[in-house]
Amino acid sequence: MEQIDEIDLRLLNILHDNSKYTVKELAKMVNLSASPVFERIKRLENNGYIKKYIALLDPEKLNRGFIVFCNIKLKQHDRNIGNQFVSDIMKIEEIVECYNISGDYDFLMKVSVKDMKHYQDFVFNKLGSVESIGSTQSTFVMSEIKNLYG
Amino acid sequence: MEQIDEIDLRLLNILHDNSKYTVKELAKMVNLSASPVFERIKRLENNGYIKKYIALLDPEKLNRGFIVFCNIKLKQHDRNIGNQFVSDIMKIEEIVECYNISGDYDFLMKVSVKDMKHYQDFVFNKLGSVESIGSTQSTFVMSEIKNLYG
DNA sequence: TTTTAAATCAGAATAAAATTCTTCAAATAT
DNA sequence: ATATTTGAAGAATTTTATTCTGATTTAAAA
Repeated sequence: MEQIDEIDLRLLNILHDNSKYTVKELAKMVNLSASPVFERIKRLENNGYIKKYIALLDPEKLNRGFIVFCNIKLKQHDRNIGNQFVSDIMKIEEIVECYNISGDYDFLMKVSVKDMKHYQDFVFNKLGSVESIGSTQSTFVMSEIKNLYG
Repeated sequence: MEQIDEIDLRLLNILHDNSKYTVKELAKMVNLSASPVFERIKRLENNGYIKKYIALLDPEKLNRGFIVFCNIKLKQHDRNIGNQFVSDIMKIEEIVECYNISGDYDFLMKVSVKDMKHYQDFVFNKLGSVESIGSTQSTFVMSEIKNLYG
């Protein structure tokens, strides 16, 4: 198993928050020169510690500032229904996250829409056409307090 | 209000999924030369459509592969208690997201830990020392189906 | 329809960053 | 104590980002 030291961890934490630093800047932060920092990052990428680099967009600017957590119960609990559900929700762009969960419901989805009107449309027209869904329960986000990916 | 056209939107969607493309590569994808693509991206950054660039890490590799959604009720609903709660949870690293929500509970938190043992420790020692919390309810993630940020 | 002005683009030129390579020093094993 | 391995620094090179100039298109005005 590949090892990871204190400096690697510091680089990961820095890049997790801002991946636009140059290797020169990063080198200064961890008191090394550019080449070992470059090699460390490549190693962290190749060993899977860093999965990818992405741009974070502003949901408000893109008309997606209204967040709802939507709990889902399936009609039945067989494999076909489950697979069909997964296949269907993958195609719906308003659903930005989905988890198979313990408890009263089967799935928890994070839904990102423009406003309540858009959410209503989403529930009627998008979820409404997913046959496998038995029932839903919506929890509305009033404000975002903390988000390490936001 | 600044405008945004079809090409801008395509660039945003591409960068949201992978911010490591060179402007040359992006230019090819949207059928333009490098300079206008470069200028478009700078404009999107300056106008706030792109908030920041980050590296996505592998939770499993970093001992954070066990995800729990934790619902919270406050003891009382006054401003001081609320502010104290927010201030406390900001410092707890296992809490990666937190939302003020509608419904039976006041807050919904996404918690990222190594395993059930770690979660138990988190509930006892971390949440246990947050005075403002009245009650909690945990929903465990069995598998992640979809995550545009993962 | 013609003219003017404002945007937007392509392509070259430049600056900055990433990446590679060589050498050296420290740590570890023999 | 010596050989071997590992990791680092700094220079050299390659690639990319960034700037600049001139041409073309678009939209508005005449």
